[in-house]
Amino acid sequence: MKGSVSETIRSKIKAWYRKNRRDLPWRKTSDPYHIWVSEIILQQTRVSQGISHYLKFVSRFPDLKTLAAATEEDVLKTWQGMGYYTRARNLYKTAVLITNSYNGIFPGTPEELVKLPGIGSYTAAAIASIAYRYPVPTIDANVIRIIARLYGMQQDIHSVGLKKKIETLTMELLDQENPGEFNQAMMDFGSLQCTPGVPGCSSCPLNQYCKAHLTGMEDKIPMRKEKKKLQHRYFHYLVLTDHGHVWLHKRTGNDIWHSLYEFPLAEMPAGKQPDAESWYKATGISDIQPEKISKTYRHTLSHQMIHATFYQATIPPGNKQPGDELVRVPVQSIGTYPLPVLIARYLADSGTADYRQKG
DNA sequence: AACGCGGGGGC
DNA sequence: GCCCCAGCGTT
Repeated sequence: MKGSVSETIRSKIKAWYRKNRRDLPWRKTSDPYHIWVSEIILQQTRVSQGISHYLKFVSRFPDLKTLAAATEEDVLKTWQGMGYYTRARNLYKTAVLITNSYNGIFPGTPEELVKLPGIGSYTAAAIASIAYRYPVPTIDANVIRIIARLYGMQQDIHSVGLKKKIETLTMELLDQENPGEFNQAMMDFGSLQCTPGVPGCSSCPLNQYCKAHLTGMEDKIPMRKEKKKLQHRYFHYLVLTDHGHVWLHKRTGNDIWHSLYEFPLAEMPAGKQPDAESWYKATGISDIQPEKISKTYRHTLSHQMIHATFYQATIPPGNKQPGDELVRVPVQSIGTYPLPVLIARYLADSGTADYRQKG
């Protein structure tokens, strides 16, 4: 609409973007594969953190075909250090699915895209608008922050009501000529100008339209519920070696680090030490006597803190081998398995530089 | 609607 | 320390 507030805000954001646009690797292309990979990486991940991972990922898997022909292990290994590993497993799943059932072509509408594993409403809108110029607004943390501040919305950031209002307003605000470019303008504006915490209101081209700023509420919007405080967990790892080999265990289930590898684990309550019975449960071997105990490593996740201690041991003479759930790997090959950062950190400290993650 | 899922960087 | 990030899937 000409002359409307939306029209004014849109043109000011576009002008701001022409001056302040970030030069990012995935902005050199409109290839759906590259847009998709970048959007998955950027889910809950800052651009500054995502860039190097993106370059590494597309260098290892330059196109959909290469990714689909890899193994899940390869993909997880390349993903190592990024967290939220379900993203990597879904990325692989979707690559195989598109190759086998979509003739190797990404769908071009949000309705179709959102059916794919790991693609929700935000990512579907991002791919459709950026790769296919489909007119749909992306609604991410940046956009929510901008709109909630502009209109002084005081609902919780995750409430359905807020989301609905923002959908309506961003549809109206969207630039129909080049929706993908405008969506990216909004996101740059959110992360560089309308920042969390203390935003740059004094230099903001929208400050005279922004209800949050005009009422001194910019540091209180958007609102979000208090987080639960984090849980503490105590992991005791058995580094069981013999003849240059060590045993690893692949994590499964509804827990952290799904599909990543670690040492046989005894998780104990606070203050309790593992005994021979604990190690038996973890390995199927009785009479294990650790010879050396590491310092305790603390590793913080968003929602829990891991306290990890590593116990070095060898298999007692004449004892049987561990059960099938453990894999026996040459010590120098540990680095080829996808590992939680905590484990990689211990390995680096324990003296073999090869264990260190490579950027 | 609520929860679980990583890791890093800014303050 | 605490906060939050180009969210998604499950329950």
